Amino acid sequence: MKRNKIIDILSAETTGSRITVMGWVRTRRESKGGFSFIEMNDGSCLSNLQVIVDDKLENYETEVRNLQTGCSIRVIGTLVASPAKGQSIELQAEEIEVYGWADPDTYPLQKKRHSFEFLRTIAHLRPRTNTFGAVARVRNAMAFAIHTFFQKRGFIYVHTPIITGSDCEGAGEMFRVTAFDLENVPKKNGETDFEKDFFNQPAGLTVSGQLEAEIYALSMGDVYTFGPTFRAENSNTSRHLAEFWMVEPEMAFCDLEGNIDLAEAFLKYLFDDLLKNCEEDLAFFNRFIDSSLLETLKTLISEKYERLDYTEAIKILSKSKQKFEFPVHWGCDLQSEHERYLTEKVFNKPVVLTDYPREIKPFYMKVNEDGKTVRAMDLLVPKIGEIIGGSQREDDHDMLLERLKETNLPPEDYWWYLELRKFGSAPHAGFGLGFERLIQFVTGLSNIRDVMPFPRTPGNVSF
RNA sequence: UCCCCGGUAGCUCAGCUGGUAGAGCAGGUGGCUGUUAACCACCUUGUCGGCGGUUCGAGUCCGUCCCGGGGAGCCA
Repeated sequence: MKRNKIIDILSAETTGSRITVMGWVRTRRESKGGFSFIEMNDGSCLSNLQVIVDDKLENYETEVRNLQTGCSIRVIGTLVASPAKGQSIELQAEEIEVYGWADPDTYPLQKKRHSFEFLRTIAHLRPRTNTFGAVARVRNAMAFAIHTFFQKRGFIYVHTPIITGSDCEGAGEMFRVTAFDLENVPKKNGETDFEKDFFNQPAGLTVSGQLEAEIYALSMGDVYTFGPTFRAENSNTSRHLAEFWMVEPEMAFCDLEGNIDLAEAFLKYLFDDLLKNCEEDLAFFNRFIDSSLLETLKTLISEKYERLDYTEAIKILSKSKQKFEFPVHWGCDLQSEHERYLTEKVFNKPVVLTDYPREIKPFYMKVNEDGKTVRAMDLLVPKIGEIIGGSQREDDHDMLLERLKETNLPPEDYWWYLELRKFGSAPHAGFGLGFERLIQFVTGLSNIRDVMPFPRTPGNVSF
C-alpha cells in the first residue's frame, strides 16, 4: 500500500501530481453545488488535507455522503490549487475507498472540543485529536533530540536494568516483581521465603538507573540512560506517574559545575530543536493551551540560568515579605511554594539550587568540605518546579560508607557500589530529567496524564 | 494519604431558598452555501454516579461509598 503523507504534500505544495492519501476523516461538509469537502488527517502533521469529492463519483451517494468524523479512507486524486481561502492546495478526488466506518451515534469523538478528563477515558481514540496528535509528535521529537544531543557529545547509551534487586535511593516505594503464586506464597519462619522466588531474593521494578549508570561512567567516561522507571508511591498530583521515563547522564571526571553546565546546555538544545522541528505543533499549543509558551521557550534558550546555593536561597526566602505556609529555616527542605516563589517571583527564569544540607539529600551525593552540605543541584523551572535533579557523587569510599550508615542503609547491599570507590575511583557527576515533565513544560499541558500515551496512576492501568 | 471542589442527554454545562429536567454542540430531516469548529428551521435523546436516610414529595437536604478535578505531602 503505497501512500503519500500529508506532511510531505503540504510542504511541497506542488500541484498537478496524482497522489494517494490514507487517513481519517475529521469533518465532511456538503455543498449543494454538487460536491463534498472532506478534511482528512493522517497523523503525519497537525494540518488536515482538504479533499474535494465531486458527486459524479460512483460511490458518492452510497458511501461518500455517509462519511463522518472518524471514518478511515483512501483517496486517489490530483493536487490542485485551492480557489478559496484557508488552504493553498487541495486534493481533487478521483477515487475514494472506505476502509472503516465510524457510526456517529456511538463514535465518542466529535468535531468539537472535548475535555481532557473525558479524553483520558478513551485513551485508545484520543491520539486522533489535534492535541494528543501534537503531543505524540512532540514526545517523539524530544526523544530523538535527547539521543542526538548525547550522541553528538560522544556519550554512550547504556541500557540499565528494568528489573532490579537494588533499591537505588533507599527511598521511593518499589513495585515488587515476583513469580510466586500469590495464593500460595512460600513461607519460612512465618515470613515470605524469597529464596524460593525466581531470583532467589526480593526484586522490583527500577526506580532509577543511576547506580548502574555510574558503573559504566567509571569505565566509559560519559554515558546516559533513557528508559522507563517505576514508583509505587500513592501520589495523586498532576506531576506524578507510577510509570514514567527518565533521562540520566553520568560523567566521569566531572564536578558539580560541569554537571550544571551540561544540564543547561541540554535543556537549551532541546528547546531549540523543538522550535525548529515542531513549529506547527508548538504554535497550536501556544494558541490553545498556553499563550506564553513560545515566548517562554525562546527566553529559556537565550537566558543564563540563575545559580545559587541553598544557603543563599534560604536567606532570600526568609527576607521576603511573602507569607509561606511552611516557614523557612536553614536545614528545612524546600516546598513547592518556595521553589515557585524563587522561579516565578524573584528571578522569573530557571533557577539552579546547589549545596543542600546533607540531612535532606540521599547518601550518594558528595559531601562538601564544610561537612554540612552536599554537592546537589536542582534545576527548577517556573510552574513545573523541579525538572532536573542531580549531584556530584561521593567518590570517597569511607565517606560513602559513613553516609550509608547514617541513612540506615545496609552497606552489604551496596558492596559493588562501594567497590567502585575502592578501585580506580574518580570524581563523577550526573543528573536525572523526568521526560514527561519536560513534555509538560514544552507543551504547556497542566496534567502529566495528558503527555503520557497510557498513564499509570494509583487505581488506573486501563489500556 | 490529607484538604477543597465536582459527578445532570453521546459531549460541554444550567437547574434560586425541596414540587418531579433544560440549553448549546453532536445525531436525524429539510433549506442554503467553494465550505473550512459553516449557517438557518424543525425533530430525537436522560434509572440527575451507587446505596441508604429525612420528607406528602429529593437533581436539590443528610450519611456513606465510588469516580473525576485542583492543591498538599513524596518526588522526576
